[in-house]
Amino acid sequence: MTQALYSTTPSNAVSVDEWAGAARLTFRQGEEIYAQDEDADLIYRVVGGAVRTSHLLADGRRQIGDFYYEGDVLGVEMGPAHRFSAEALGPCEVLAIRRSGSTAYDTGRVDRMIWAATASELQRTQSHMLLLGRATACEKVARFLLDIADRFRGEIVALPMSRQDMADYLGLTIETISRMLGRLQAEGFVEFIGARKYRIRRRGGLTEMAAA
Amino acid sequence: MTQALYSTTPSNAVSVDEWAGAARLTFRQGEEIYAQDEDADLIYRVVGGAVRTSHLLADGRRQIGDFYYEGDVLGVEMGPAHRFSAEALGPCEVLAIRRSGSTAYDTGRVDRMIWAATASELQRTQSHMLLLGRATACEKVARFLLDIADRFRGEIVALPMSRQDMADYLGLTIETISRMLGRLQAEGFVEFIGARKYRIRRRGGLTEMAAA
DNA sequence: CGGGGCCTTGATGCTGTTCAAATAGAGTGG
DNA sequence: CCACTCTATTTGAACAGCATCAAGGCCCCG
Repeated sequence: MTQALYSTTPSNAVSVDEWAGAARLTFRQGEEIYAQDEDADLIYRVVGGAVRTSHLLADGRRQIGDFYYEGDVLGVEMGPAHRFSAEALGPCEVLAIRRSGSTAYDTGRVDRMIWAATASELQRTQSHMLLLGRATACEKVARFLLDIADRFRGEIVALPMSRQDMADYLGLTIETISRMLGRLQAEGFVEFIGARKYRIRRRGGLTEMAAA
Repeated sequence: MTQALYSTTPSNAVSVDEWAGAARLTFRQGEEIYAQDEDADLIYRVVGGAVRTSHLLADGRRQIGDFYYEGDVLGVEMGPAHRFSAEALGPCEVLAIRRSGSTAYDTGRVDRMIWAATASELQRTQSHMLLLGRATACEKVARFLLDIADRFRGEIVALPMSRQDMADYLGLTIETISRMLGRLQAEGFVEFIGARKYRIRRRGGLTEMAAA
């Protein structure tokens, strides 16, 4: 529902002026946009491709914070440093502006944008928390497929992230992800075209599985 | 660290004027302060006791969003309705003000407070997400004990919530909670005085277990 | 057409759950 | 203050779901 705010080809007419003087940056697959613990003086807006934010623990365990697509704003932090790092999921283009270095004229607008981004971030993080806390592997995967499909309007949905990314987002292993995808397909809820494209077959049933 | 902003006996001098005209409400153990899906036109500040927010799923599974203590603000929502309900953990007193019904004079201050509350909420939710996603039962419980202890300065820490509340906060069962508490005590990290009071014995070791 | 990463599939094991029962603790009335 | 009761917590044993370990297959791209 909330996700419907974003589409693959968003109308850039809304809230784009704040980004007028922004630097345009391009990244390749896997390249780091900002690092964990790095100073958070820039905020970013995805204009092409997709981005993941991730938090790495000392022993190598990784938690994906969220995935960001065209039109999404990321990198807004409360504290002075980024708690997550951000990497390009594929070839990717972003705009970057300074958080508090805007002109007097722009300050109000940028602040409003930061507020909106923070609010959206909180909502998404709360949903993610609910998913991680009390959902079975199958429910997690079902909800994930629905969420992605809701963002990318269209019959066929492309997954921009790897199985490992999905696993680290849902708190599972790649093997479990693979098995659950297989099961959902076997039961006729979704149909995969290769490993990275799928089509939803029975949305009702899938929603029921997701049960959140 | 962030938790240190709040203490059991906070200086009410800071940011208390926004609450000057607030209604003072009292609740008993288990009483509902606001309901899931209820209109979110009020925001609350705990002045005594403790509060939990929880989200209930259709099949009865429950996820605790967070625990709020003296000085904490809760009930701030982005959308029109509360996504979680709030209940008193014990005898409890809160202040309530209208989100956007303040006088022109107060509007700025209330807005700033809402912003601060949202920011703090996001940070805590992100931490909670990390805990739920990739931590073992033992790590979850260890971190929980440390977090609570950091809020309630003092040798002996009292747990205002039940084992079920802890379980629903950490995404575990009460049996697992009980076993992990037992293990941590057996290994000398903490010492329990009854079921609801404890003392940290080896903070270093506990922090190491928490590993986040 | 071949190489190499990504993904799937299978067998086995461990962590945390479930079910069941005992024990401790808090509140109540005598 | 004590006995009683009701609930919360602990403990034990069996089970299940997901992880781990180990191959094998697919697909993308040179």
